[in-house]
Amino acid sequence: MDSFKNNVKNIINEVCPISELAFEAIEKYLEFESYAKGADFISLNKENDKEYFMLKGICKSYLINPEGDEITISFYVENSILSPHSIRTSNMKANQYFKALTNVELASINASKFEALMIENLEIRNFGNVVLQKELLSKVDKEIGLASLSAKDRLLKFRRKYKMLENLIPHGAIASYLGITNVSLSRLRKE
Amino acid sequence: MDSFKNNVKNIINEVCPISELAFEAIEKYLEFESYAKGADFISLNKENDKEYFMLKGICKSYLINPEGDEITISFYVENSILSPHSIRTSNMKANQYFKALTNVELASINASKFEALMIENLEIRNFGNVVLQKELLSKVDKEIGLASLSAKDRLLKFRRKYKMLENLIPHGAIASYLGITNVSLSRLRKE
DNA sequence: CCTGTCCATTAACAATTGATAAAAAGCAAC
DNA sequence: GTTGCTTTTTATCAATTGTTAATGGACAGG
Repeated sequence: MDSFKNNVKNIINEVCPISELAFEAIEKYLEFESYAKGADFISLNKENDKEYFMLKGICKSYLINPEGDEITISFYVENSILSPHSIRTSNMKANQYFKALTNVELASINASKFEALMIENLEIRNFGNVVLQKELLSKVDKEIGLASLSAKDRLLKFRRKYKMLENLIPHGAIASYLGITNVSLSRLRKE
Repeated sequence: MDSFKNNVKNIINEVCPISELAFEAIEKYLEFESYAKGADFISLNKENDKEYFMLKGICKSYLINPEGDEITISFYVENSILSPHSIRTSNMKANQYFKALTNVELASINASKFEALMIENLEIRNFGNVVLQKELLSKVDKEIGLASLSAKDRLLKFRRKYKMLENLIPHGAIASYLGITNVSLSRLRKE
């Protein structure tokens, strides 16, 4: 069996264990993809019909504000699941960008196919809903941080959530995630 | 027919039109609820198994930060749909509070029942997914604002999104939504 | 009417964060 | 290594936002 599929199984079971049978229903539709550092593998207003598992590397989701700056929404690291298709897609088009911050390896599955599997299989439906909830909770958690913590406390929180990430990716991406300038980030780091 | 059910039909069709037949499947499970100003009708870590339509009044979703302050996550106004059950519930328990900021009237439907309707009926499934996406887009939009706009611009954005709300609810709830103190909000308002 | 409470405003000062520019450090291509 | 390019740090000053405390208004209950 392709070893990346085994990787996907581990990722799924880490989030919400499913039976071997349920996994087999998913497995046969999995495909492998890889992108070079710097590539936007999902782009705003472009069609995209996949769910993704992060096998290797780091990526960010982001949007561009009126001033033209890339504002990081979230980071995704090795052995995790990308934001579900349903919430990053409106009218068949992506509502945000996803950029590879290092070389990345992904497993993908057609989103319509996965939706069908969710409908016909209770375990897969539960798994999908857990992913959705985790993504949402993470958003609410970040929102609360942005609304009620100082920049320094947000940085500390970022370090707890994404251990090791601070030295692997451009600080500009972290600064916009924290809602500060990269100069301010550098100042906070010195402490 | 109970007139509040007609209200619900209008709210649904405003978001994502469905057929008369699909609405009838929902209609028979609708119930009416009302709460007095100040009531928490959903509480953190308490069980809740309903989807809600806002018929009358204003409410906020919020969390309490370590300092004990209520941090507003979002506002919900008349003729809109509350954040879907699946994203405000983890392990059967609510992951945030919802408080009535005025007297409110709601229509509710059992969430498991609604999930079943989503599975068996394509129109209802589409409707449910549109609600989910709208909620998410609204969150991303707010996140971008918190991360990249000044407090003044966030206030302007709030005014555009929630016309008229500024004079109807306590400013403390608005300030924490904007991520500033109520003193700062008062200062910005003077301009 | 008076009282107490809650909420919004104002003021003065402190702390945080931003803007700009210059210097230093990394890093890839040659 | 050297050259360019980008990223990070540092410094200075300005602007924004927070903190604390005092003031005044709105309003319900007596």
